[in-house]
Amino acid sequence: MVILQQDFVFLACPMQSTPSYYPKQISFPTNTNIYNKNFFKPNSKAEAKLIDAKKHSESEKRRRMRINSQYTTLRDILPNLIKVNQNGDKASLLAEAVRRDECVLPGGVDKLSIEQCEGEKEGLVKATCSCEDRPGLKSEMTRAPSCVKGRVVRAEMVTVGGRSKNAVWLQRLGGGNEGVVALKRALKMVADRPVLPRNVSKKLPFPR
Amino acid sequence: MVILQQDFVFLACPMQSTPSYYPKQISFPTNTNIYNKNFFKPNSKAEAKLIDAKKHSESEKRRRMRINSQYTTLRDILPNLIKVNQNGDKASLLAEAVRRDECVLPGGVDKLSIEQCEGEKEGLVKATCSCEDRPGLKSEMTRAPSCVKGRVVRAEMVTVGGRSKNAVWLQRLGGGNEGVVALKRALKMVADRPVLPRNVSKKLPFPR
DNA sequence: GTGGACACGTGATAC
DNA sequence: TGTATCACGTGTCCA
Repeated sequence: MVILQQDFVFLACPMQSTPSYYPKQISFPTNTNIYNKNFFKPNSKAEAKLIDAKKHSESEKRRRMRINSQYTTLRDILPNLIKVNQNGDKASLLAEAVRRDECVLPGGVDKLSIEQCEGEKEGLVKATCSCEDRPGLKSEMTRAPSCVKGRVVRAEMVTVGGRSKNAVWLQRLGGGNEGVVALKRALKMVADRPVLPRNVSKKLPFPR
Repeated sequence: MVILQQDFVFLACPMQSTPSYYPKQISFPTNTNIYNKNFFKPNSKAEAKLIDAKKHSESEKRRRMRINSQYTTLRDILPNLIKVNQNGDKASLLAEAVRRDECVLPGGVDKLSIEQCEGEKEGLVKATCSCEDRPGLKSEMTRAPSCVKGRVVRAEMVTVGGRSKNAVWLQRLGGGNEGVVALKRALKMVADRPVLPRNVSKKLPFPR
């Protein structure tokens, strides 16, 4: 992607220069070398200890900066809501990031959940599923409920970094708890289907 | 929503009991009261100081616990990728959470960006836009490019907490940089339209 | 005066 | 080894 034009329209919050994140791989500009004992011989054991302490505290300071620059970024990208509520402290910031992530994005472990949507006259049920992404996953997810009663009225998919979160809404899912169990089984089969590497024969040469 | 059935299928990572987040409102079970000087008179100034220090360090420990329980949750919900790369330290964890959030979810400030998709023969352009959600926003976003050349081949929307992120893909956007500017202006008009409160006449009784 | 939030330097520990 | 990360207790600032 080549960014052609980018516009930032700041509403409530003032313009802030976001400190960029310094990855561990890129060394920070430090004066650590002058403390190197091979380069600068200390006069005594006490002096050596002091130098070590200084090195240590400076490296810890850099670590804190790395972490805090992430908090600053988080403060910038999270919606204003959290700021006006004075919930800008670290724990609340993290909690909000977790809440947003959990709500929409696929998790790292395979999950399957079925929920009853309240306030719906015709009994709307939402089935959510996180798993590895693969071609055709969404249509398989949408077709899976064909083994139970009910009609798919909506389907959503969000894929990030090879992991996929699928949601399917079903109207008039019949059969009570048995219907729920059957739906769950059908979706689980789709989610559990192994992702075969491309250009590899489906007949595996060894047992799984 | 009523959760009917929820299934967790742990693949690579072992079962972990995630410490739940303790919101600040709910007081932690502490023994703080026994340190209350009105309740338990200290014998000396030194003793009072020691009690204060103890109170302080315990409250700081609770704060650390609040923050760290969020990191644990984050470790659980972020995809495995990050774990196998041994990037489980706090800064990397935060960076990954930021990356995922930024990539898909709407931010707290209104944004508008237009990107050229590389490797596309027919000149595909992606326009992204974060703003307040409102009924009909997606269709307005999809219709907005009608004032420029090109065809909308795809549109996506993610809405979380009243904020919306919209993406529209255009094929064969003509007019060079002028086309980009015109597209930007059209989308900005849609994004900037004020959200009127429900059941309020569109004819405002006072000038804006 | 009280509690909450943060930065700091230090000891422990892992690789 | 040195070089990371982390938890801890403390000093300080602010509401």
